[in-house]
Amino acid sequence: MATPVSAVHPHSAGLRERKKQKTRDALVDAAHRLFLQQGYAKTTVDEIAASVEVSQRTFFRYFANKEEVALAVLADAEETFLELLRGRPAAESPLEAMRGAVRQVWHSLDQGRVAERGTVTGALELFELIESTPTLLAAHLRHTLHQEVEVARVLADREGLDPAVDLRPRLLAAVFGTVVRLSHLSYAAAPDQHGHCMDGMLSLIERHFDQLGPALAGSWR
Amino acid sequence: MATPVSAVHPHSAGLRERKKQKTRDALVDAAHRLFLQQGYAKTTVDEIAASVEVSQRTFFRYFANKEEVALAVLADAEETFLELLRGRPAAESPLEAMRGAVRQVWHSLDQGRVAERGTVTGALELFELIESTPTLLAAHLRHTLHQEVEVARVLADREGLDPAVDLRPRLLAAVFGTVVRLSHLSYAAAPDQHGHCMDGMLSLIERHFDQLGPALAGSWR
DNA sequence: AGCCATTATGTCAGTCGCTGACAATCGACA
DNA sequence: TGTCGATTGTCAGCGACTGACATAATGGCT
Repeated sequence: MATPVSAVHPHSAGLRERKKQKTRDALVDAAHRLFLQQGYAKTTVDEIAASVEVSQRTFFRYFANKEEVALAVLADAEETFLELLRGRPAAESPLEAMRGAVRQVWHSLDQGRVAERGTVTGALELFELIESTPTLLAAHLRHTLHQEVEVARVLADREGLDPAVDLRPRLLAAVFGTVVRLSHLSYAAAPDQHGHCMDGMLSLIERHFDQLGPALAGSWR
Repeated sequence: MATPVSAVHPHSAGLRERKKQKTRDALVDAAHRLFLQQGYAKTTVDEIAASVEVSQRTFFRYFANKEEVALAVLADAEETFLELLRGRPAAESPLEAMRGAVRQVWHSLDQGRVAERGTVTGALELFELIESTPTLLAAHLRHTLHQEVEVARVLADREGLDPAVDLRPRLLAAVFGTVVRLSHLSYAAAPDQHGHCMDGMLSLIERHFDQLGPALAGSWR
């Protein structure tokens, strides 16, 4: 989870912690590799655990279920997004702040930050895996929903609103999530047409946002 | 699935079909009852099958998994919604058509139509069950997503657009789905304040729609 | 260095969701 | 009534996941 505060001691918070982080990372890597190689369903948890030389029971002490290990990188990215959003200047409008935070997430992903395992191409492979795996898609949508709730909370805080009363934060968070999701889909459908890099994705998101107004307009002709 | 064409023969399409429909309905009813009574997780498929005096194997011939039997009623309602949407006058704008179709769904639900097992109070109980059950919520969100794709297709047809090129149908369908979902949540959070009937739900949806413009506006102050 | 409390890991047994294969049974239709 | 195809039950088995208990590794303390 994006490395806590820690790093105050010379051996970066004890051997124990480092070791745990290492096996956790190894599990995520192995799982990712196996899933992409032979598919999600055909990969057993035993297989993942064995390839890291750990018992199945240990696997389930790190991850609540098979889906979680697949979506772990995304969870980190989402966490990062929330922190970046909280850090945006208060003068920005909610929408500006979110656009800005998205740009920042992709930039840090591009520089190999975000739990060091995340890369732009890696993220795209993962999206593809998720979209083609019903169980993963379902789990991912549930996480997305949770993320929307968190985003709405941040937005409400920024504007000094009560999210239980005012629906706008929740509504904007949901709309924003949808736009980003559709952008990912469009990109994945034809990566070649968008330059294979972060900028392609970002300009795609911008274009989708520009369609939001027209889409809600009365008539489309 | 909302009774096919059928009903051409005196004994409504053969004894065989009727019997199948009967056990299917019985399974859905039993499952629904058990889920609400003792929770989704604590109810085994064996239990459901046994209470209808059918083997577990037969259960899985009717439903692909445990989630499906819980969401079956919703699937029917969604199917109905699509049909109603297709039937809306072509003169209506996309948004008007969708609002109209939603009203119609709740009306037919209120009159005990929609696969005869759906009632308004029953639907609300189901929503509550879904929201409080992670696996069910995930499966439901996946179905919702699929429904959005279908809705977008219908909207594109109505306007003579190509959904692969023009993003507006998909975008509007998603936004609409979000609004309806948030309305259900608001309603479920405080059913007493909304009159316990279909009209309460409908006016709530209208109010949420009215917030959409302001939510997307630049500033919220 | 040696000991102890804590914590991570392994093993084992068991439940539950779900599937393929085969045999038995039931409804449709000549 | 007898045949054909569809529906069902039985059985065996896989894989995800969990609780309980034993074992080892680690970090702090003297």
